[in-house]
Amino acid sequence: MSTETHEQRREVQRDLARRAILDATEEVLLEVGHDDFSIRRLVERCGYTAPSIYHYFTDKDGLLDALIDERFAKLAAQLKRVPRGLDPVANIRGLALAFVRFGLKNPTHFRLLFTPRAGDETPPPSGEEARKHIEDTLAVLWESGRLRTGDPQTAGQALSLLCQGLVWGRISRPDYAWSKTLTEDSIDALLRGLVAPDEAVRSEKEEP
Amino acid sequence: MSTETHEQRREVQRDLARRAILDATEEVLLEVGHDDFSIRRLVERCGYTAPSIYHYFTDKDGLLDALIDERFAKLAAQLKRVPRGLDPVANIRGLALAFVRFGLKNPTHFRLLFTPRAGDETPPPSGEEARKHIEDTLAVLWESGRLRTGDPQTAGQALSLLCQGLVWGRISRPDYAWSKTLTEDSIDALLRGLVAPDEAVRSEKEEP
DNA sequence: CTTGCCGTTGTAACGGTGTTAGCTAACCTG
DNA sequence: CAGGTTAGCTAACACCGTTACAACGGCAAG
Repeated sequence: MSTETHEQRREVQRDLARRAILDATEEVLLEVGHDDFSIRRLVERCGYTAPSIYHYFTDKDGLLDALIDERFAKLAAQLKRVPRGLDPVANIRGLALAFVRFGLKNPTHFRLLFTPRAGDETPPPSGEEARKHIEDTLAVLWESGRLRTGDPQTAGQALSLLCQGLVWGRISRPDYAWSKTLTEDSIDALLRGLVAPDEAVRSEKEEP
Repeated sequence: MSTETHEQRREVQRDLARRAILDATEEVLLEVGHDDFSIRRLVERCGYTAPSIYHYFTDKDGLLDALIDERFAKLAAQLKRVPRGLDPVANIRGLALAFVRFGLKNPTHFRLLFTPRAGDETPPPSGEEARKHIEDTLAVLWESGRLRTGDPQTAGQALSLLCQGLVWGRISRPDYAWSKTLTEDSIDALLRGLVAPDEAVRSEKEEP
């Protein structure tokens, strides 16, 4: 019993240290930006010394991976908070808009999440969670038979890559003369091209 | 007169050295990849020593900028070589497909061209050239009154950001289960949503 | 209480990076 | 031939990620 409490306390201490390091990582990251982040800068912020970082995380990449996972979870939560209505098209439209909004609001996090790091091929579990939520929303539309692509995956990939492009372009060149209505217009256009008009809507238009 | 030939020859020599360095840069870049490229690796390839590189280029970024400019020119040339037909929609479709094809065929170059480097806000002149060619092609469509966006810029930005997303996704995760028809389907969908059907086409369909 | 183990932390160092100071040698101009 | 400009080098600086190794700490067993 006493050994259990001891090991438990040890684990709590460990989590506390990891938490402090991760928080400091995020602080420094937001201050100096994605490119100028370094372990040296981190340690002079969080009090620990460099080898301690490596005692709690395997790598610099491992450290960033942990933070990325947390951030993906935050993104997934934000997407799940988007209200769902009856219209499946409006639902994925809302999701796409929320995704772009997240990226534009947290550019540093977005860069961290979607910059492919060399040798790191597998996305974190929280990333899959966010993707799955989008795919599920899209599946409803697919089952209604209104998707014009051969499979729902194609539509989902097209939409998510468009959204990634939308964010990438605007955070990598914030001063460019981007169209004010770019996000809505492009998402709407893609959706217009992806889904066939609903029967009800069509009959409304044809016989008013 | 003799001073002119001297200075000319000096300039030629200078260009020759820059050429050799740039070629070696490209070689090393293609060999070890975008992330592991370093000046040390470059100099052990091209024969020059590190300070000589800085004698011909301001920075590591300056060196890469020069190469990027050349590569953008190559991209622009490749886009201009795309045959133009009578249908303006087919023309920009061809351009978009060519762009994606270029990216997928030269992933290292693409990463170099479109990875935003910190502090580098202005795109190289050759990049503007490529973009202008796309905008011009799109302008034809705009003048025909078939674009559904408020201005041609919005459509152009949407299309180019979709294409960037298409390439980014696939080169950053080559092993993912991408849809085989993703490129064509997404570009076609976006175009379907961006342009209104032509009068001629519509009358053909309505009264056969 | 002492001994020993294990997790935690720190010091010092290694190999690598981009970059610069400063020297030498060559060259054309005067 | 003297003098300035250019090209090239050696050596070094400051920083990076990472690790070998020693020292400190608390807890369990003897």
